[in-house]
Amino acid sequence: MNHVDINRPEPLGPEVILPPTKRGQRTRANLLAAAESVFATSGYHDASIVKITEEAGVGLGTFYVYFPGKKELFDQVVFDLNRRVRQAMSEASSGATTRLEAERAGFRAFFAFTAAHPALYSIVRQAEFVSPEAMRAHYTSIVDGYISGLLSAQAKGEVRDIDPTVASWALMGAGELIGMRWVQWEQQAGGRPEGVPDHVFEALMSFIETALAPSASVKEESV
Amino acid sequence: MNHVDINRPEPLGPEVILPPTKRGQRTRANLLAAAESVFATSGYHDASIVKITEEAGVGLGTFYVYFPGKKELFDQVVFDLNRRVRQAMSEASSGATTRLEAERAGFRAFFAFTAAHPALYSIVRQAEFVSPEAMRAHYTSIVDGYISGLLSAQAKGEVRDIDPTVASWALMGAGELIGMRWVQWEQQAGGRPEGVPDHVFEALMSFIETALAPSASVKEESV
Amino acid sequence: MNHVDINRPEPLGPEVILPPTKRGQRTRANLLAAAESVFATSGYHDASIVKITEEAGVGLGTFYVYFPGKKELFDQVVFDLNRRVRQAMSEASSGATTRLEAERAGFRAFFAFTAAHPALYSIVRQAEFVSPEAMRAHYTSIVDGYISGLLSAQAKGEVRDIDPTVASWALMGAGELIGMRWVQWEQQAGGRPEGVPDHVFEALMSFIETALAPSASVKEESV
Amino acid sequence: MNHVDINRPEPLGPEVILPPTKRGQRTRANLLAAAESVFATSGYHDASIVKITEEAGVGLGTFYVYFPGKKELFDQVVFDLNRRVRQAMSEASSGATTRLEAERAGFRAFFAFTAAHPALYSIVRQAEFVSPEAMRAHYTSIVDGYISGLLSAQAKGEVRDIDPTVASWALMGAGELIGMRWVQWEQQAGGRPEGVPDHVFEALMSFIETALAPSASVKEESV
DNA sequence: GATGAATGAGTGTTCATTCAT
DNA sequence: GATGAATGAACACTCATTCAT
Repeated sequence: MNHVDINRPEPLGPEVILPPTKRGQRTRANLLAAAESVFATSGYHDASIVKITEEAGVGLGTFYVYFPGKKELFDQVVFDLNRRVRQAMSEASSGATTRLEAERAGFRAFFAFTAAHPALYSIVRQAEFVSPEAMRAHYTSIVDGYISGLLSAQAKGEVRDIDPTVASWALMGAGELIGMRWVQWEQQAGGRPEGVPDHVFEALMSFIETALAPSASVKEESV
Repeated sequence: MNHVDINRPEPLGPEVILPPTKRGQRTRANLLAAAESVFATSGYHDASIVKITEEAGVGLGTFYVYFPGKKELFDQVVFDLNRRVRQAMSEASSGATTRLEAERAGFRAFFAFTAAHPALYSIVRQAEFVSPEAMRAHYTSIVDGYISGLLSAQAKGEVRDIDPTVASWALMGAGELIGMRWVQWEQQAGGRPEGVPDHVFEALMSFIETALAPSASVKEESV
Repeated sequence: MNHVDINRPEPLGPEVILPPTKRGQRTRANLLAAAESVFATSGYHDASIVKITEEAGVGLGTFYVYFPGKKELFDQVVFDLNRRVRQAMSEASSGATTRLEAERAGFRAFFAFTAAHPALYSIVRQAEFVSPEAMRAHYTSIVDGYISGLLSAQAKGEVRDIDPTVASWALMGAGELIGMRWVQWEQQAGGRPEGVPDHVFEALMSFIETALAPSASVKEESV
Repeated sequence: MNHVDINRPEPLGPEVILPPTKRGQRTRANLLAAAESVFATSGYHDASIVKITEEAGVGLGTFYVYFPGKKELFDQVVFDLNRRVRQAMSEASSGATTRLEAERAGFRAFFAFTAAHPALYSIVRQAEFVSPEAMRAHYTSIVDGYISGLLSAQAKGEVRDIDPTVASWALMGAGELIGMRWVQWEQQAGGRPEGVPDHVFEALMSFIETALAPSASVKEESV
């Protein structure tokens, strides 16, 4: 997760034509923010356009000035969340000086984002039937970041010889379920809006570090 | 995943009153099978009761003879899938003689089940908004199996000292996303109904094994 | 209401073929009693055949052995109630020695029946759209009793010269709404299962007696 | 019935938020008119929203723009009819110069309204199970008018000493059943849309007048 | 005589979307 | 640019009735 590389062609996102006027841009942004919130709390199917426009403080008809329909809005929300989570992770790890530090920073950022945007995974998981393309694009784009990170780390001998694609999906899965269990569920239970508890974070880091670290013998040999 | 322990109280499932007559039991089973299939292909919201009863070959009204409503049907389907996947994993790993063998057998069974029942995760992931209880019960019951497996393995010194709960959620997540990526997506792409490709399976096993294995020094010490 | 005359051709009721066996007759009676109760508490439309058969302690299918359908059952219930209320009123007033006594006894019996069978008017009033024939037959048969009573009382000079038909409908209406207000509503409010309170009864009797009594001058003239 | 007093707080009716636009108000009014007609001819349960919207000439969904549901529509219809019948009676009797004249005018207006709005009582009588509150509010509000009329008439010595509440319910009942018998039933038989025939009206008036008039002795005393 | 599994027509209600203003 | 009245397809669910046992 430290390995996210933002300097690559964006995964295809919805084509967006931004409204020409300032007022229009504000309206569009309000709608998107409202949508994220409503999708997150109600789910795609119970998120009616009326709810969203009410939350956004605009008229019902206004919605269709800015979005062709509900699904396109959904795709846009997923796409935006995806861009932002990748950016958060990338920024967090860019300041790191060691590989380990970068890894920790990336995961921390991921959990923090999950905490701040409960929408992320509740929305993405629903996407299976709403917009499979959006769902795949989301997972693929993040995993791609891991992969390229692992590849370059392997080139430097900092990560052992393991299929980087498989390892990346495994990392993604571990992060997702840990986030679901300790961020989402705890939040819904009424509580702490910060990321995962420290001992969980440390255990996960230990799990990952051990799984990826060059073996002692190899290390010794490479010395 | 090898550690699934079926000899524990079932997580609470929907109370089921089986129909008294053979005919009734057949009808109920048909409805459940149809529901699994329709939920898996259409998703909860697009799975109309009409679709399900048509697929089951019964009249619309018949559905309500056996289930109080759509949500209860969903819960039952999730519960059944959960029971079956845990049983499959448990059975597979019970024949193993070494810990490693058991682990491999458990994961193989999991991917095989995923391949045979694409319903499993497409259904469970939707459950977030349809039936959060069912979703949590599903994940929790499987993770509980892992945890108790890890605990007993740690007692024998076969697994290193790592928080078994965190490790279990990480394993669960890795398995789920690998299954999604290489079983579900590949299947939807038109293809192979078997589990994950061999090289993926081996890479994943290597990932897990390394993450859990007792460290060399500890091993030496324990000698 | 004292004037009910039971010795006249019954208003047409549903043709009834009683079941040949004792057991069958008991089942049929159970169904009728259950129907009266369920119709009274739930109303015609919410009174499902299932509810009725359950209350009667018989199987669903059994219902259709004894009745062609729900509407016919309803008609039978109305018809039975009608026969019984007329009988109760007739019996009560038959023991009276003066006209006034008979009138009081008849009304008392009517209110007592209403109290014991809340079904009567809640059912009859619904009949407007369920079975207009049954509704009309009910009102007409009771009013006919009044009319003939008034006619013979007029012949004896005990009741003044007023159109007996109009007067009968007016009496019927007064009795019905008083019963609704002081028997039904009070019962639903949680309370007293006896008939109307004494002061209400006396006020009503005074109202009726004054309306019907021969005028003083006429009386004097006739002396 | 002459005593209806419209200058009193309305019985609580459904809160109504009138549509802001002219078009909306027209649509709402169309729906109410259609509902009155369909409820009157089909009864509450057979009056489907589709029937009503078709009669109103609007789309099905439009109904739910103006009413939360079928029951609320029903309540509104009952409330409107109630308001209108009380107003009609009140207006009719307000022009009268003597008590008797007022009484006759009030009843005439009542029967005329019944003739013009067959909906009134067929609808109200069903309300027993559909909306007991609405039913009670209807009867109570009319009876309250009678009561206060009787009270002031008694104060002037124009009506004898009889419990005004009981007398009012008796009057209400007499009027209702006479209206049912001679307006509704005759209409359904195919006929005359005017109120009750003259001889019936006169007989009823005589009935009521005699029941309420101060006794001769009292009169003499008061001279 | 008695049963209850099976049925499908019919209902109230929701909501994404359109379009005239 | 912004609005909200109007729409109808679609859906979950009910229940009187049938009929094989």
